[in-house]
Amino acid sequence: MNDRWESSSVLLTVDLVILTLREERLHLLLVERGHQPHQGAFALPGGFLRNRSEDILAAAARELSEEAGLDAGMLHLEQLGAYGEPGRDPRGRVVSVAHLAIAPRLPEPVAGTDAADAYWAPVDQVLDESVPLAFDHLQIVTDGVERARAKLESTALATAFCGLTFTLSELQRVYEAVWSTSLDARNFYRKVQGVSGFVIPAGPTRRTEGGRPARLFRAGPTTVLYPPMVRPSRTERGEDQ
Amino acid sequence: MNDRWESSSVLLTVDLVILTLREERLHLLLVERGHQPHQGAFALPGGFLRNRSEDILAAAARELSEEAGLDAGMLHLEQLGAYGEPGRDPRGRVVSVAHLAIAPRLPEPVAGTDAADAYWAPVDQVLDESVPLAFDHLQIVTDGVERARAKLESTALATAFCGLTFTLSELQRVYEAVWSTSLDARNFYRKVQGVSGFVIPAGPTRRTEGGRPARLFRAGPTTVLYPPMVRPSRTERGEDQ
DNA sequence: TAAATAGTGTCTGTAAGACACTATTGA
DNA sequence: TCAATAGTGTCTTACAGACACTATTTA
Repeated sequence: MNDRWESSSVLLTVDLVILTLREERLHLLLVERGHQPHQGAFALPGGFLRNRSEDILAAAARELSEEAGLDAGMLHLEQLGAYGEPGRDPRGRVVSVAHLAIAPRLPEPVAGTDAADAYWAPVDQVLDESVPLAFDHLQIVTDGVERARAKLESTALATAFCGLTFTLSELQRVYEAVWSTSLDARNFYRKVQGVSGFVIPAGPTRRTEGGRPARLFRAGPTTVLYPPMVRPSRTERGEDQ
Repeated sequence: MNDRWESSSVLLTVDLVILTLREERLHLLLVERGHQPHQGAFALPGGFLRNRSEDILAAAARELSEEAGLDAGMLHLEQLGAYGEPGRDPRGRVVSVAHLAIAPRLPEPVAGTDAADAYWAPVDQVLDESVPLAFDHLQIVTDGVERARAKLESTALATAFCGLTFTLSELQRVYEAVWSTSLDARNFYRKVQGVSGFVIPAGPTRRTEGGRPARLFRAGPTTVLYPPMVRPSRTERGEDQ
């Protein structure tokens, strides 16, 4: 019986897919690895559980703070899943619990602790493999981005990319960047307003930018959108296999 | 540095939420635990990783076969997520990767290996806690059922509950059981037919049952439904907080 | 004034839900 | 024949997408 105890023990890490918007494009925080294996390669921020009683989500929040200087608790953080293919890490049997974090525009590049360097990479360039990642992190990023895209449809997650107050065009640019589509501003406007509790006016205030000043809004109490904001691209009938 | 290696090592298990339909209601496979902890209590089938090189999904498939006598590979099996709260298992730091499995009607109760007994429990009675579960398995079941409900909307998963061929009323009863709602048969009929590639006629055959014989269908090539089959209950505007 | 962005209204097609009606079996 | 289940048609309402139009700012 004790064999089984020994044989089923694995090393546990947390990895983070931290998404934000920079210059209207979706970006992802990557670190340049300071140690072996994959030294010098880019990877997701993350690390081993600190001790045997550390909660997994808490460990993710800790790494978020250590490696990205971000205060969890203020931003969206959720589990993506476990990635534990036997060969994924040459150090042994390492199972990683990946998490998705969404942050509004950030102060700037953040120096990691045991990372050589950290920078914001455009998600496109990661997904098309022009920025190669260590381990199975490309798969994790793919899953994380898809999760974010899907959650934008049915939840108010998009407001997590914005500051405390925002204009509806800013919110629209969030949807456009994450989905990488373009939307009709007028239909978007009408639709967002039609979802009760999604956004609420934040004062009669306004803000200049070139044309007519836009009304400001802040996130409303609703977390589940009804009706949902559906992605386009579904236009063609979905077929496969 | 080696402290960290030691301190981040955990025991890994897989747990299974195995759903099927019995007497038009959604059922879940539970085992009566044969050992401590929680001896005698009901729990999800599952167990420790067999060895350090066993793949997690493969371990889930193995447990599916060992504890339920089901051949994975024939049925739907996907990861739900990792459950690893520090206090969840008195034996130490145990992290479980939960999986969802969907099976058509099964031969009958299945005797487990290291389980005292196994039986099909109505999901309602588990969710309302009239059948209490060991560990954090209620949470896992809740997540698994919600995942199944959501997947019925956007994928052809419902056909996995049916046999090779089925009538549209049978398919409707799947939706009604999993969603625990009732649907208008006529609208359901029209809608399913409108999703291209969801179901395809299986011969001009028919099958008796009391009234007019129904046409038989089998699962089509489509895995992603367009348009999706949306759940009712969303009728009221979704608010919270 | 023109250029630019914000915001409103209107039309059209598609799909959801309600429900009347016809069809085909067994008893 | 009646009861029961299968399958079709039709109406109303809601919403997505296209797009004309008005409003309010800076240059």
